[in-house]
Amino acid sequence: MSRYNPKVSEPKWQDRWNKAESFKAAPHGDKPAYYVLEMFPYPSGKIHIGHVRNYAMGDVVARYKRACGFNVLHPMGWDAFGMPAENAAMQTGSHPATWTYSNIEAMRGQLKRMGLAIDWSREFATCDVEYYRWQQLLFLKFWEKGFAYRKESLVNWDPVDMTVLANEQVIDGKGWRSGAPVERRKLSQWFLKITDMADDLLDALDDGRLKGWPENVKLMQRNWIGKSKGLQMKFRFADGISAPQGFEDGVEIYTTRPDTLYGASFIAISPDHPLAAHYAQTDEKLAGFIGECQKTGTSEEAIEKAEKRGYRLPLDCGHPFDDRKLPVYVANFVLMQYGTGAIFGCPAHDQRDHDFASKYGLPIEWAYRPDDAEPVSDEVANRFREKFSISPESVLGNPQSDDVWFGDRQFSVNYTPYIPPLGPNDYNSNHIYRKFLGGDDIAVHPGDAITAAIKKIEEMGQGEGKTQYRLRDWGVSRQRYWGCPIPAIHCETCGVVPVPEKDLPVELPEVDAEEFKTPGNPLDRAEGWRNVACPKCGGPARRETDTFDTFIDSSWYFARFASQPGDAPVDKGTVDQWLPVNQYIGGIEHAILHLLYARYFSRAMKACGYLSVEEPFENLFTQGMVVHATFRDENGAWLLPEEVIIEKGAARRADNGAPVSIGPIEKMSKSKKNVVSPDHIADTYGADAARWFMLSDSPPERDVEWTDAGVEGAWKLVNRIWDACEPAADALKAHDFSKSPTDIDEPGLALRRTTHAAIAGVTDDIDNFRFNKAIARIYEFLNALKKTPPMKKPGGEPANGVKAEAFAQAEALSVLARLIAPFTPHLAEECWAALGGEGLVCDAPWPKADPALLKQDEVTLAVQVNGKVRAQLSVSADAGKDETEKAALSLDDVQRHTDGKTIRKVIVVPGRIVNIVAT
RNA sequence: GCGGACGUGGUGGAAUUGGUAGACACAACAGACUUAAAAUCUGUCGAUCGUAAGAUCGUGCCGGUUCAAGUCCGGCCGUCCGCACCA
Repeated sequence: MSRYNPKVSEPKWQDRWNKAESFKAAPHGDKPAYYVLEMFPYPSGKIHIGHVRNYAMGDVVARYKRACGFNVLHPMGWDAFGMPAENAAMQTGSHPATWTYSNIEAMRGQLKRMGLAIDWSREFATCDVEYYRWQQLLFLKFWEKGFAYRKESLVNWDPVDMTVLANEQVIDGKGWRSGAPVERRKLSQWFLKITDMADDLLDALDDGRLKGWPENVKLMQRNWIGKSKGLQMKFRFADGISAPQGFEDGVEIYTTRPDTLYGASFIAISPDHPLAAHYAQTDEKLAGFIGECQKTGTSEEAIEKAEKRGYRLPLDCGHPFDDRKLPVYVANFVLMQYGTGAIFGCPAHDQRDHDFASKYGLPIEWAYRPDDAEPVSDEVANRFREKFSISPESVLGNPQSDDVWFGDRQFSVNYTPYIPPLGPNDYNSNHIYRKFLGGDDIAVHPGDAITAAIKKIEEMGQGEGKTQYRLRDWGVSRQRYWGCPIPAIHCETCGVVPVPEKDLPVELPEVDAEEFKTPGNPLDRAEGWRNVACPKCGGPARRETDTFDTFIDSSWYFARFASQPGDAPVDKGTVDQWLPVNQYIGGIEHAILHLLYARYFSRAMKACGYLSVEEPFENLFTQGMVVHATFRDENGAWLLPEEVIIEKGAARRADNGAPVSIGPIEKMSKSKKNVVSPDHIADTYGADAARWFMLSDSPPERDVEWTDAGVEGAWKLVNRIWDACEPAADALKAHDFSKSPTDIDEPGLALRRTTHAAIAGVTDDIDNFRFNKAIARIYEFLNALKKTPPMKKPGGEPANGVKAEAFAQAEALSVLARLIAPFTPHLAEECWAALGGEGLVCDAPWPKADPALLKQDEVTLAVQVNGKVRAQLSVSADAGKDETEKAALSLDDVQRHTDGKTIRKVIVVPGRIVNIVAT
């Protein structure tokens, strides 16, 4: 008996697949197309086991779909532009291109060792000129269509990376890569008008276009887009106020709660508001205040600690409905980026406004004042108390007014917009919701009050209903070298001019590696490249030195994988045949940024006639991470798992035996060194064992902890499968399986049933992305297979010339080889070949379960007495209720438990259970 | 604060969507083989009581619906994730 040797087998089969071009996506023929894609990697240096998990999942899908008769596209490439390459250049002095391409080289080799069914002929890196030149063309088209524009804007400036960050790249007020606190600066930037598509991006989440996406991702995108309906209105200045020039109209605010207008007590504008800037010119104290506000971090912590602070402007606004005067403040909590950068404060209905009003002694008035309120009944009051957990001691009713209040939190019944209402009959709505806006406008529900308020303001000509989005336009300028140059030229006379299409690509200039040691953008200093003639007037001009955000690179790569013509970004006919991606797989960390941008890009490309789909990813799967314990030596230095030996729960260094402390289990990261190299695993156990382990046990969407024991278990399985196939091989080869037996004996039939149940189960599990369960089923199948007597050389001659048991066993092994093929492809090929299978197993059709063999003749039911299982009952699968009931009642165990009792009821659920109710 | 997900043996996790809780695997323990170890194979493996047959309890906690609840409903507790001075 020979031992399975992955070191020999794996390269051998990879070579065969390669020579046969097994995984090259065919030009479209009669087979249906299936496009499976994993988010392409950033070439950071080395593949780690987390990548392996990601790509193994895609590979299962790719191989499975291929076996099912699809023409599968499963490509791979590199998201190759970005900061780390420049950081490496800074530290090591090697050029970003050199660094990137050598990483790609190394990582490609590592991926190939994993035996992935990838069409490598389509591979590219986003830093290839042949890719980014078409990205530049796309941008020109977008610009032409008005999707791209330039504007002066406050930007998030990362002082360490010396670049602008998109809002999405600022996490807790810090740069997503550098971790440095972000500053605010004003710069002229390129933007893509993603907000124009906000409605469609939002609608598609709900109208079924993304039914193949996980709910949590859709929810995150929904929140991110943040659509809200409200009122945009002007608060005119009060009589006697002389408005500054240019601001005569008053202060424009946005609110989603116009129903609280009666409670308005002040106006607050953002420190970044033009009106604030106007006064700051002449008011040094204000200028100082604004400066301080801008310094305040935007981190969670800073926000929580930050006091509500305001600076009183010499301005008052008039209330639209009565003669109140509202003071105007510059307030540190008002954001310029949202709405109009100004609000009205309603302290009675908003905690934040309340804080502010309390501090500055501003009036606090309820927006809903019941002129005709009656005290609510005790019963209603009790319902409210119960519903909102308000302590019973809380006062009901307010002696000073007829208003009705609850508890020390000063909730009022009139506060209902923030309290979900009870049923319509729980209270007298007329006294909960007061007359609103006077006259005949009786607002019964908060929604009606909002509508009424908007109507009123519109009639008064002071504003209009408006929808706001939290989503802002996508700033795509980056002041970096290692990115796709933005194809624009700045001319002194013509302004910003697009680079003519014929002059594309705008290639990155050669820059000495030493240049990267100077902070800032090397492109700014590349005089020869930067200074050009204006394409319009021929006068002196300079190139745009910003490069694109790398999220642009990853927003259309999937289309380029599908179609790579030499004269266009994509060929529409070809790309339409493949898109949308049928199955996209990647990490949850891309739930918002990448996936939203790619959705936007598809829409923009569609508008420019490049594609026909607006949703690029039909089904999305977000897989969990691979996590691992962390290790540190006595000096606190991180250690690689390979450098540590664990015995009886204690860890020590492999080289000198010094003690090692075991830290928490965390996401694998380079800095904490808790990474596992797939090379090391492939050397010891083979790629198949690594793939198998990554897919077993944990559900794919959940995190999985890498353990040595786990991969050893997988390695054992590889050998168990080989041990099942190899000894049977010779015997099976000698047998004629072209005929199936007409009569089959019981052991043979039992095995066939098991085999076909395994086919049905594994197929269903793969279809539903339950790889861990598919693997459990393969184990069950293998265990059952091993329990049947080992194959003997075919002897004895049944009537039709085929020995039944041999047939069943041959079928089982042949099925086994095909079922494991998506998971452990090399082992599957080796088994397939040993068993005398035709061609390569990766070309073999997926086995089909025979429905006749899935049907059970006899089923075992649990028999309960009063809900407790007391006996097992075997009945034929089509036994009637009466028959089953009778059989159940006659069981000894049942009689024992019903003895002396009266049988009240018998519930029979055919195929499931019998429950006898006896008292 | 707002929104969402989840809570099952020593561990990772199953449970046909209301029908035998703990599939499958890891770890552990015992046995076989071996001079020995490794590998392999066989068995045990939720808790308590019992020699056993068996009984009782058991899916974060409390309560409810049902012949039947891990699953459904109400209320707590806890963990994780997303968003957040968003007006």
